[in-house]
Amino acid sequence: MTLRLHNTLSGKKEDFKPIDASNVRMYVCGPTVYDYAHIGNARPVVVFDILYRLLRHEYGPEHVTYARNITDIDDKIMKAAAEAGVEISEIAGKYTKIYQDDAAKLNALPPDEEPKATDYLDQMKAMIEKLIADGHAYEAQGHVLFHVPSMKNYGRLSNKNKDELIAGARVEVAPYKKDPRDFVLWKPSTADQPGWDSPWGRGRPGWHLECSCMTEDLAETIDIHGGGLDLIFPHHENEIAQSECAHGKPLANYWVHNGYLVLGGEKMSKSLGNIQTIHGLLKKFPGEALRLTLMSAHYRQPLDFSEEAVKDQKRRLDRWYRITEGAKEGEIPPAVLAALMDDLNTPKAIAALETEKNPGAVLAGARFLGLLTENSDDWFKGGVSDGPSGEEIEALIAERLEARKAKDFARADQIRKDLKAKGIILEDGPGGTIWRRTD
RNA sequence: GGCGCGGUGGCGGAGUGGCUACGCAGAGGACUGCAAAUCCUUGUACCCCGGUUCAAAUCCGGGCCGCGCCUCCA
Repeated sequence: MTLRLHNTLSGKKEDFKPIDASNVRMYVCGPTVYDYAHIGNARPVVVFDILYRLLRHEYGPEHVTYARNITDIDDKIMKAAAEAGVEISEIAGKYTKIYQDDAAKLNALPPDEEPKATDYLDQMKAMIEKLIADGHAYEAQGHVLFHVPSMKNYGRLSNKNKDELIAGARVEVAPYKKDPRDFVLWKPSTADQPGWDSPWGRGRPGWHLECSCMTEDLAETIDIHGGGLDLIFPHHENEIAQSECAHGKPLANYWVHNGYLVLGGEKMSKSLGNIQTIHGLLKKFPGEALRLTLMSAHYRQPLDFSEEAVKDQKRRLDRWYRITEGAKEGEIPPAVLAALMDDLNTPKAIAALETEKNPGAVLAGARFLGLLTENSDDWFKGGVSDGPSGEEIEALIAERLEARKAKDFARADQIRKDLKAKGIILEDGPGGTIWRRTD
């Protein structure tokens, strides 16, 4: 079976052919660490984790390298640091840790590499020098700018031509730009701003440059470059410009972009203010329920997010945990793999799991998707919020059992009702009464 | 204005020419002291108008509507 992936470059689904099957390389744009990430930011974490798992399955875990960067120098981080009166490294360190912890709770495997932009200043400066030497960049008023007209193919990822870009420009064009589309590779820092010495004065790198340099560690041409739809332009377009002009070869063969997470039809974004953080949601829902919710729509489609949707997926997981209780992990259902191999069709994979009758196969398929990783007792009795302890609950169950034996059903039902109000469900079965938490 | 997505049953959400997607919710039934859980049965659909075809949710043309990008963004 061949993996099929939708490639933004061609706009089509294509057969995936790695450059070197013994070393498949994928790079995904990670977070700028200046604040809590929102649940929309978690979508690529889960989507590319699925792709990573699939590649490891197909090519062998030791033959896949997955890098996801951390942007730890940026004006937003500088702003947050200035407001808090601390160094940018403190802000970046704090939110990097939170991001990694949250990703782990979503059962995303850690990437093989998590390069930080600030570790790449030498490579960035070297790339700028190369671009200047080759006539692709120029220095102006302490800035170094990439000269877009120096690249004949510019705009082919986002399908934008020169006139459209200029006509649509919604920001004021800096007077030192030779062309309105030119973008910053290096910008000057004032004395009180973080900066690094360079041939163009003390300053800091432009946003796009870091990814062009961090991908160099994988290869000049990598297999897959991923990220959110909103990175296609300008970020990925400009990464392509920098890398391809510096190396004279394609940056990536397959460009994979996930669609937006939306709330009531509108994109979730910090600028719209309609965000819910991953961190906050993890206090209300298990990570697996959030993960499954993020997998419930195809990755290129808009995903309509709501807490109700998460609750639905939580109930689905409850059901799966019941079905697979005590089951031995078997073979991954072929229909699950087939769905994923066809451009990561996770909703179809979930449906395949629903129709699978063999509990061991369900368990294997779900675990392949990063689900059902707990034992079912922990899942049902763990919960995410506070409530009565297990001992208290067991004591009440014992009391209720006595009441039931005495046919005092009013008392028995009252105990069950009280526990339900505290988020505990009691179920009477042939083997006695079992309990679980609803969250 | 340019470019790009999308409109599927009450809801979520797959499906790219003929075959029940799937799940939730609803209805009926089994089980149960009552519940819960589970099992069985079951109804409801392809935005509009043309066209191609033996056959269209699916392909083509034209509308309408929603969303996104056009230098902060996952």
